[in-house]
Amino acid sequence: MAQLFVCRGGDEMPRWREAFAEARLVGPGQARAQAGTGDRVWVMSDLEAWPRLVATLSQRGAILCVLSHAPNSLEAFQALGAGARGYAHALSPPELLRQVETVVTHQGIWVWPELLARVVGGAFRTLGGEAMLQEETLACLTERERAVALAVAEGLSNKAVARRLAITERTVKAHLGAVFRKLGVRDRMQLILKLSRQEQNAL
Amino acid sequence: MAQLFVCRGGDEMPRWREAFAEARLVGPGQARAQAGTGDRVWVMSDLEAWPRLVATLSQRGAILCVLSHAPNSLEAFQALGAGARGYAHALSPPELLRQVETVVTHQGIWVWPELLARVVGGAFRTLGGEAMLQEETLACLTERERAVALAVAEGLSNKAVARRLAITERTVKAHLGAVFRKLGVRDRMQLILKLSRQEQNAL
DNA sequence: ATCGGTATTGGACCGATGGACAGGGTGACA
DNA sequence: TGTCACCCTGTCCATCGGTCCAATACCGAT
Repeated sequence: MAQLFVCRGGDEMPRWREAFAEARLVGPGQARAQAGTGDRVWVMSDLEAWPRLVATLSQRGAILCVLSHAPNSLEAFQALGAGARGYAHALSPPELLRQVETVVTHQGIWVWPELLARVVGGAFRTLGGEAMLQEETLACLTERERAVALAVAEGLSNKAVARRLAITERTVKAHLGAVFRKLGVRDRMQLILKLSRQEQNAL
Repeated sequence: MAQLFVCRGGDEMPRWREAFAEARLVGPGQARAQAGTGDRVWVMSDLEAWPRLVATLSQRGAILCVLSHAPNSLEAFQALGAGARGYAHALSPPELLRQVETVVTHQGIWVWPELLARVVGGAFRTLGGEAMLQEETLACLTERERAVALAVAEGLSNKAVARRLAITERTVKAHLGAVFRKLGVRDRMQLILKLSRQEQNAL
């Protein structure tokens, strides 16, 4: 689980040393040669072809963070799109770098706070139109049917659904029958699969 | 620094208790009254007007995570747009919930991995985490038990599984019983949920 | 006022499911 | 040789799940 800072040879980076005593400063070539699964790799965005390097190491299982001297939303998207999990200012204080590391090693995403709002907003615009499949499938259900379907999708039994909705188990069966008919599924198992794999199908 | 789970009154959520012993289950009204700066608040997306609640508490300084039983991109960005820092499946295992908490308390963003993959364009991989999760659940099964479990995860009935594996339905039941016991699930529905989540993560 | 959709509940039926018994057969290992 | 884990099978039984037959009530539309 090495800690690598990828930058041009001439850079001196005391903050990184201060943040991670065991870190090593390497060039792009060394990074390609050394980085492997689980390694934390910090890449400067002023390197030539940094997105390519990020993508390569990311697919190899390394955890990538991109550091920029002039953070902007376009670059942030490039970084995340290439597989980076973090995007921060290159001059971030050591405490912040350690915080970023904590986040990314726990499967989180860390984005330069000033950019976060714009990043989220931009992604929302790009995805807003295409991710409505679930909307479609649940829209044809009545309020009660939808409630029953979602409860069943949690793995609850008919009896448990009845308790939650304060109705009879018999009524649950009635609604569930309507759900099966409308969604074209045979039983609750296929319903669970349908609802829990919406995103997969939407691809 | 309270830990609040906002859900409907009737919900029983042993996973949350398991993840955070000190957590409290509250209704939307209590959440509005109690949540303050630094509190971790987990909001179910099947509550009415959850985005409004998230926005309110987020602006008040609370750390918001949205949990959904049927995660999708649109809802994810609604959550992030409203100020949530985390978006995960409501049935996420306790370890995952704790991981999410670690990330969000360090100013990170945690998004349901397969949604994240769509956001950043597919280059994203969760090699470490997903591989370990797969290990945990399927490694403890024997070859035959795994085959039965995966067939059931497709929605096949015991009889269909028996035909596919060229064994008796009774044998399928026997293996399935062992699978339930080893994975700690009550019935095939919960097994489907457990396994279908992993298949999605394996994307 | 009648018609259609929705929500609710009842009874009955039957297949599917899961657990609790109880075995037999195999190969690995001490 | 005995033990152990795995794989396969059987019977019995309580429960669950899904569909058939109904019925009552509310509400909006025609």
